[in-house]
Amino acid sequence: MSEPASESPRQRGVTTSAAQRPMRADARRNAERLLGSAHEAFGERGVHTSLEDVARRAGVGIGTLYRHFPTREALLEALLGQRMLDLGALAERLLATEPPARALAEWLRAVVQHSMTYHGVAASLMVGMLDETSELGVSCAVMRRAGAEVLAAARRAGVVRPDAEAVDLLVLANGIAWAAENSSCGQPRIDRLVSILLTGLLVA
Amino acid sequence: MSEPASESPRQRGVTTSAAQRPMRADARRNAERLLGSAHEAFGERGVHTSLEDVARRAGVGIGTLYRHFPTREALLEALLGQRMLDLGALAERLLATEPPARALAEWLRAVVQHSMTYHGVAASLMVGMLDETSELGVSCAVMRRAGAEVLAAARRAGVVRPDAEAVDLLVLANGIAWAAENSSCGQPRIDRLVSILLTGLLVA
DNA sequence: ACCTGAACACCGTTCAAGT
DNA sequence: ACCTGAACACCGTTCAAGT
Repeated sequence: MSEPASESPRQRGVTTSAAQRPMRADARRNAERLLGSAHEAFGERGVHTSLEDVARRAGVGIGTLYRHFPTREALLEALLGQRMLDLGALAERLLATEPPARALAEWLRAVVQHSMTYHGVAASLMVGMLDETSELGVSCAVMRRAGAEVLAAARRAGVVRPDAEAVDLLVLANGIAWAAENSSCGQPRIDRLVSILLTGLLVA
Repeated sequence: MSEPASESPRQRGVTTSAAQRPMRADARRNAERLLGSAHEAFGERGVHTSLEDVARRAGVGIGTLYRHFPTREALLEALLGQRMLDLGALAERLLATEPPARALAEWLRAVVQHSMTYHGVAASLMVGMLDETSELGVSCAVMRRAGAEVLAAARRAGVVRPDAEAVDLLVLANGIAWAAENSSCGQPRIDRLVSILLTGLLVA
């Protein structure tokens, strides 16, 4: 029961890297329309919706979709990349303004919300967190690094159990988000699960 | 990276309920061979392996598989039902012999292991835990009841945070099992995740 | 250089014909 | 009563032909 993601995707845009020659205007427009359609379709029907559906919404042939995004994960990466950078920036901001325990709590909540962006996305993110060589693994590196910093600050302050690793945080946050995706798991339960997780991480 | 489940399935067997007339001998044999093949195939290739593969291993036509098990979940239910009853019995035994906090810890560990029986099964169990009307929901009722008893004992002893619900335990255990299914999540990490979960549940 | 969509492959599911 | 497997449907993916 995911809510359709209603806000604009805030995608990184389809840029022309300096190393290669500029993209043809129609090609760039197609790529951008595909990202918009994918955001819409994933929001309404989850990340496993038919790619044919995404291409149709964008008004392009299925081959064009494959040309720009050779896999479903590549499409996801383009959609989630900027959000993950945002989560990295959020970590910096929290560490600068909040006590470490509170920064950890707030950041974890944001990670759980992020993993609920589209129905079904938690599974892809889980793979990305655990396997650095996976397609989303590259973008997830930002999250792993941010998690490590948040955790390190908490450890320096002595407020977190010393054996916890950054990946543990991300794995548990994704597990909660994934549970929330599955049917009748309402916001109160999500909040309680995050609270249990935090209690388990923080030392009294 | 699931290990093929090597032990025998300990399935409930294909019984003839008293209400209906006896199953024809060949039909019963086919159902039993299908369960064996499914256990083998799910163990080797995960619960999303082709059902055609399962039928082929059993030496029957695909239609026979569908006749006995109209859905993949029905097949799973037949394979997991007895194990879930076992987990209910384990809860009783632990409550009779261990202090409540230890019973909770041991039972949760067993639940995590159970949700790792086949690669991909944690997702089906998660749905079953959260949605009582789902196909696995019926079998999962045993788990919900057992979890509630273990939790109630811990609450009476005042060793657990009072807002935790039985489904929370099961959801978090499934989340950990699901994380473990996904690539490089080794046993040390699983143990640590369960430990974090337990620390979060138990009050000092 | 890029786009298109027909063609192929694969798998889930049903059902008419057979025993 | 049960079994079989051909047939249909659906979707992912590729690639030859077109602009």
